[in-house]
Amino acid sequence: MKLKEFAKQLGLSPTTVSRALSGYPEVSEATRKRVAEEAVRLGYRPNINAVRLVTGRAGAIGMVMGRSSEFHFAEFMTGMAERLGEDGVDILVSPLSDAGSDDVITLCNRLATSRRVDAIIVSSPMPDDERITMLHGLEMPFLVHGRSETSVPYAWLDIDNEGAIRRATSQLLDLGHRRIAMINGRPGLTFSLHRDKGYREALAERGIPFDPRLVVHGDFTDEVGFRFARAFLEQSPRPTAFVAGSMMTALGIYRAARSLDLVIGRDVSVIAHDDVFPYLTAENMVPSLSATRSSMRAAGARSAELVLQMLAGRPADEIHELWPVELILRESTAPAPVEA
Amino acid sequence: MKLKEFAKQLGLSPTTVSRALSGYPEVSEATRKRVAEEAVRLGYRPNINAVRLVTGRAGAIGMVMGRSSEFHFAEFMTGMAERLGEDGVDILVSPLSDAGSDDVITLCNRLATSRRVDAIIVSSPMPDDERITMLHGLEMPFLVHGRSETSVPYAWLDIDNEGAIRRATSQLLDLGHRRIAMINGRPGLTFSLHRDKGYREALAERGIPFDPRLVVHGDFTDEVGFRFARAFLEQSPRPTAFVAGSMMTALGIYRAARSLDLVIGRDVSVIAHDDVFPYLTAENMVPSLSATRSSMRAAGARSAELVLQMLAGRPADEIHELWPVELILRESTAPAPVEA
DNA sequence: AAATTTTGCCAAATCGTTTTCAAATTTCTA
DNA sequence: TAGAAATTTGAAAACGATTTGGCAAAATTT
Repeated sequence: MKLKEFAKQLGLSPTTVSRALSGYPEVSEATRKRVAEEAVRLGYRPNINAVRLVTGRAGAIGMVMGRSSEFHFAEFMTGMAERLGEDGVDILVSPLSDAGSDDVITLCNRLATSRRVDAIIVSSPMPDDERITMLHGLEMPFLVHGRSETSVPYAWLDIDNEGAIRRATSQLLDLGHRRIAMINGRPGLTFSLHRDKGYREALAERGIPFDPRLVVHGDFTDEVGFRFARAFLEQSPRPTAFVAGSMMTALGIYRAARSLDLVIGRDVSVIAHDDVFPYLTAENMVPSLSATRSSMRAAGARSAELVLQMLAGRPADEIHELWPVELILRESTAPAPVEA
Repeated sequence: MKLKEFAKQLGLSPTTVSRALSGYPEVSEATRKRVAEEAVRLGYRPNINAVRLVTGRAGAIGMVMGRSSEFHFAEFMTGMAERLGEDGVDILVSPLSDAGSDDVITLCNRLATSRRVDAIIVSSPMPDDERITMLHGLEMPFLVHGRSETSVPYAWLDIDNEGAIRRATSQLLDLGHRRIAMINGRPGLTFSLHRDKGYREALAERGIPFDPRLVVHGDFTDEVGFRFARAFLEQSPRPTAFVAGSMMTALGIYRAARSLDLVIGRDVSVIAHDDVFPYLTAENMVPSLSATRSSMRAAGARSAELVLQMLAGRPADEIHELWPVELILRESTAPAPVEA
């Protein structure tokens, strides 16, 4: 069913039908209603590719899914969908396969220049992220989930990683912990750096010297959590507390502690960052896990909203949202054990 | 840069350029090479929306991401990308938001009728899945990841859930376990039913009566695993072994056992199904987790390949792949403890 | 009642390709 | 060397919508 045919059945011109459907003001309310009803009844829907060609809009927002972020990815995407679904905007995913020879930059560039998307969401940026300068140069609207330090202006939404980890670390210091290990995210990423910073600030506030050997970096996997935690806990003196970059990391730490017959919440305290997954909750862990908490899904929904605003003309350089992060204390944090 | 302009610069007609780029045979090798080189040099790339309009192809494969499957979703999608990336085919994700009022069927229908995708991958089907009859009726090519019992012919790729769980259960029976609990996936889904069946078959093979109270269903979350396992383990006599539907479920079971001071691999045996995630591996758990194992990512890659074949004309009803599942025994399985 | 504005509708141009059909050129055969 | 066959090329017609500019008719103002 094409527009022409549909219009003829209604006894109207294609113009009027198109306008009625797209909500232009030049058409009477009565006609609009009739057109809308008949469209449903006769099953007419505009050919999306024709619409895209003529309007130049792709009706989709793109993301490059890097390796090692897939885990958070689905959750963020679900959030996006909550907002985009209403407007019929698609999510186009360009996942980085480790089979192919492409890197994130190439993939991102291809996505941006392919006219398949109206905007791109950049995730897990680095301080000097090439994607940002590139997309800026291409004049492709984009929003960064996270932050960067590139000189070009750009829209971003980020959580206060620095503040979150500062508070988490302070909390542990308040409880008397002095050797606090941090198992942070991948090195070089902005959020990892911010977390490093928050950690150091908390120490500095009390004049406690910073020991770089206590801070390590790696993927957010249980394996990384386990290996590092295990190595830490076998040292003497061992750390009495951990700051963990993710729920998976925390799982690994729990595991490591257990494997050495140490009790979380007594021998070792843990605070992890929780992105709020429906299938793995900090509260349910045993003992329940203290966490800095910020919903990945909410961030996805808001990011989508902001992108739509940009597409509607809002200037990118006025879009900067820094979300506060909750700190929720549970059983995994306890006063530092008295020195043996 | 448009085709017309680009062609003029080359001193050729748009026709010839289009043909050269699309690999039609009517154009000389010399011309083709020159066109290809100049296209790169001058940065010409066909407007994808125009191409789509005129060819009627969307250049994308769609998926509806349901709730509670997001966890496996990213992994499957990464697999798809490994295959689709080569051909420049997009992945369009239509995630089900629990904010909106739409259900999976509606979303799937909208995706199918929107002309935004050339084919759809249906995941987590039920025996009488409406999506299948609907897509069949719409003549939209689709591949089911899993199986159904609808009467219409359809392409599918599935793993041998029944056989996997039969073997896992048999293995536990061989070790002397007699009260084996199964924490299966969501009720009503085909794969859950197949697993139920495998479980019952293993019992039947040895003439052991089936106790329906030992089989429960729920989402693949640590919480569900924990709650059910905890309830089971508080019974008397308690089960000595568990068959778990997912890695998350297994985490919950481990947690429940620990909370009751029971030791996995001694007091309680566990075999879980492992979809092979990079961030949570059965081998790394403590004790290491015995598992039936099948790569979600490989399934994604193969599914993409099969969909491309369908799009190239291969009939759907000859595409049926049943993948065998490995059973890997690790520390979490041990002989049944002697009765107290 | 005439002049003006508003409303509701339409014809035709446009978006940037692919593809059909026919013509032009080159190569081969007798 | 002429004519047929094979190879290249090009002009123009789709593809299916949106949107510009314009024209009646209706509503409002003078």
